[in-house]
Amino acid sequence: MPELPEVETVRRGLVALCPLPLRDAQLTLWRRDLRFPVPASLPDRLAGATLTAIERRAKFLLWHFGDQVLISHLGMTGSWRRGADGPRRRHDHLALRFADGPELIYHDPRRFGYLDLVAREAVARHPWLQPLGPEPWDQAFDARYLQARLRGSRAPIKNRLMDARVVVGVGNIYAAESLFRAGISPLAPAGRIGRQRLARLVHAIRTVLDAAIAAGGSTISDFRQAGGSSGYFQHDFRVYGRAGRPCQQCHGTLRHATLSGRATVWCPRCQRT
DNA sequence: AAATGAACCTGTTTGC
DNA sequence: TGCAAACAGGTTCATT
Repeated sequence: MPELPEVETVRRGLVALCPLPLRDAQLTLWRRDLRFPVPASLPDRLAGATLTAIERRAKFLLWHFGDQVLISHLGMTGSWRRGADGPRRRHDHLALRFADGPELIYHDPRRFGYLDLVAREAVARHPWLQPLGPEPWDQAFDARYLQARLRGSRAPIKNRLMDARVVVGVGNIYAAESLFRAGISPLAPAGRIGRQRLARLVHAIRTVLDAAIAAGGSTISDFRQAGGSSGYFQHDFRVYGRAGRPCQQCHGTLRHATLSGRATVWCPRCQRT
């Protein structure tokens, strides 16, 4: 479900839903077998804590509880919703309650999501976060960095872009959309792309992600904002999900291929290797 | 060493 | 219509 704009949309929705700080947390764990086993000690360690902030790093939500941080990833189908709107549903895996505030429910049919609770100073070197590259808006993320990082790589640029060690937050949809806007073929060997074109790519990634966040993310099948409303960036897709249809720029036919098992769409005329 | 493909799961869509 | 296969926004692991 979520790439960076969707996670950021969820974060903003949660912050709007939660008048921080929220005191006296109580976590109920219904299922521990998510993508990775949820630590059984989690409810005990969190009991009574105060939620002071909800941040995002890459596609992770970082829930700050004093000197502890709950790290949560939504996987493909994870979502948070306000509880107290009926009984527990199929695929609800945990609930977060506070003394006076909303009850939050984590729901995840495919169970690709995962959670952990760590000391604040250990967050950055947590095995999930430690290998991550820069955020797309980091100063460190520029054409020079990309060129150095991709030097010698003959892998398709789309694959390298979706590698979180290179840059975080760019998944299958936004990789395709960014490459279209930068005029670069997803098949282009990563190490052969010149500085100028990489600069265009950096700009395109930021522009697309900014626009998607502003639109409240993309709603495909089941993604919803924390408040339950839909994002609408899906109406701005230029290539994703449009294989066989005409390119909006040149009216040629958009092509489809599978790259590392992921559906890939691009315009052979507008996007060059 | 880098890069591809399978695996983790379930629900929904597509195609015969 | 019915059923099975294919496919889905993410990430990790094993195998070339």
